[in-house]
Amino acid sequence: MLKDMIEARHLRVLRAVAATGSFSAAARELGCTQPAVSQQMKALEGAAGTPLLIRTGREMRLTEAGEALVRHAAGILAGLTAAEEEVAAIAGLRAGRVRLVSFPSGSSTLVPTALAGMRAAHPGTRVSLVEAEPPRSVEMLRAGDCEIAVAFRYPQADDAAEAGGGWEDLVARPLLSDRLVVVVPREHRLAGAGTVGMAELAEEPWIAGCPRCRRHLVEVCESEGFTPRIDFATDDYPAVIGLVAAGLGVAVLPELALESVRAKGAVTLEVKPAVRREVVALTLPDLARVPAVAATLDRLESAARR
Amino acid sequence: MLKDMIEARHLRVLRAVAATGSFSAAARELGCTQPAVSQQMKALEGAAGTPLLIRTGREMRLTEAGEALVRHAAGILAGLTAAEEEVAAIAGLRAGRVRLVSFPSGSSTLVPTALAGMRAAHPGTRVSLVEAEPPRSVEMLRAGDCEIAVAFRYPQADDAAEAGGGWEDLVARPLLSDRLVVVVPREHRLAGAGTVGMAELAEEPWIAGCPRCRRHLVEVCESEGFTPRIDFATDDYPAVIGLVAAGLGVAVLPELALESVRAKGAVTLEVKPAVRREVVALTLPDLARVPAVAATLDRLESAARR
DNA sequence: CTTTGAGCATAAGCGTCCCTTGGACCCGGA
DNA sequence: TCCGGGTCCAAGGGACGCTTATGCTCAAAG
Repeated sequence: MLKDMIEARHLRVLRAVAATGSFSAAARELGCTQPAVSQQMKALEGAAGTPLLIRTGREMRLTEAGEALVRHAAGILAGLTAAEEEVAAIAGLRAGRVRLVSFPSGSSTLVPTALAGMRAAHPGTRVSLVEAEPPRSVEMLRAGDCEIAVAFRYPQADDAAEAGGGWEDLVARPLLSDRLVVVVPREHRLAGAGTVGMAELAEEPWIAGCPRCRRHLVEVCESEGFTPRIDFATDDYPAVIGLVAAGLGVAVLPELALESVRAKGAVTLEVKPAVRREVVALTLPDLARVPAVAATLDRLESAARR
Repeated sequence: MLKDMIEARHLRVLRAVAATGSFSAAARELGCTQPAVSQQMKALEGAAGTPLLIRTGREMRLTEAGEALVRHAAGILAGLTAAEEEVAAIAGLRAGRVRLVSFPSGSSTLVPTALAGMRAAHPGTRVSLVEAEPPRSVEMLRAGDCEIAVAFRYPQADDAAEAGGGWEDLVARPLLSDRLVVVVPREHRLAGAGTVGMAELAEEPWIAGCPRCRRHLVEVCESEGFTPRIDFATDDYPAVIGLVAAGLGVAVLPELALESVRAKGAVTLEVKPAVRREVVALTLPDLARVPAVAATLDRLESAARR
């Protein structure tokens, strides 16, 4: 079927024979025995349909067809080694591109340190970053628009989330477990409580975050027996803090988001029944075995451990 | 040893997979079964050291390394098919160069018709012609300066010739057996004899041809019991005829040489104990299997049969 | 002239690779 | 729920390729 095709091995042997002028010398150069070279050339001549070599006792010359093949072999083998080199560079972390998508509060903390580590350890690799919230980032991952998606999920209430954008078929590397905290104005009646139950805030006006966070907030509150009154919704965390500090309401934020935001005029309270969100790095099973992707995942994991 | 090398087969399969987007479709295109494609790709990924494909349920995408390989594969496979095409053209007589060396009286009769036949039957081939006498032409053949040497030998007296430039290791295609005739002036005492013995011309002045012919003439005469007195020697056959016609001597010429020379003022006599020379086409054993060379040899043989 | 070394071809043996067959699993659509 | 397309896995068999061993030719050296 696919036989009688000229293979790269044939050209390598032919080139060695043409360069050395003898089967034995070519065999030494190739690291094999002389009959192996002899058989390869016989096979190649069979595929070519015409002699390629002139065995004239003394020296080994090329026929016209042989010269044509050697001439082409130079370019073909050069292209082949270039291809091998490029692939080896990607496999050896001397090259490679990783497109990373992260949600905002992840990209401002975890991702920068991971990216810096990658740049330092593997200068040839290039990791790019785009921000997107989880539902969208998983879509991008599946569509081939990125290699890694840093996302989060709420372990307890994933009924709706799993249905819409479940990622059972993805590789999920857990990075850290992010605790949610309540933020209230400094003058709030509970500002000195330290810990608080969600139900105690049933009557407060709320300031919500991104759509997923907002949905989760509603779910948690309803499980506590009340429906939060949400006056504002923004995924800009400094803005949330500002609104809280201005006394316009209370909010619940992931601790991770507070690491890079100065909570001026607001205080944080621990939530009584601890509410957490899991931050994971997602990728496709095949991509997890790509060296640059795996290295980036490792760096993300290290960065998550502080 | 030589393993782990990327082979052309791998690239062919990879290209088919990338083009069709599925292993099964690629298998259909390649004319093999799907597991064969699957194994080839697994082997290629093993050699590459990194995944090349992303199997995401529905569609089959390429990783960065996969794209790099496909990109190189285009050029590599194009070069390979170009090489196969060029070799196939030579093997199929649509191309090919044959350098032919012939002695003068051969090139004026046999060779032109053979070359004309080659050009008519195989327009892509190019047969070039250079003239050289046998000792030199065989040297050129051995040195790789030509593919075919049209030469002649004297069957009976080859003791000296065989020692110097014997061609037992060459392929000798017999073309024709050329009878030698004696040429005498029209006014010569034997002009009407029709046939003549060499000994009858013992006292005549002789006009010899090329060095080999001259040497052969001396050998034949000495086997007849006399040493010829050679007054002139030239390998220009019309000149020989002219000298004979002018009554300056007698000569012995191959019949073939007289085909293209008008024997004005001279008559030809058959030699009593027939003396012949064998005209053969010589080539190297490997070259005899080159289609263009074999075709040229066939044409020469046909031309020799008239 | 004999000898010796180098080089190529061939044959036999054997390991490996590769392709095929058959079956299982997964998924999306009727 | 069934069915069809697609992939992977396992097993079998056939072909390929390399190696060892042997014979041959040729050229240079003794």
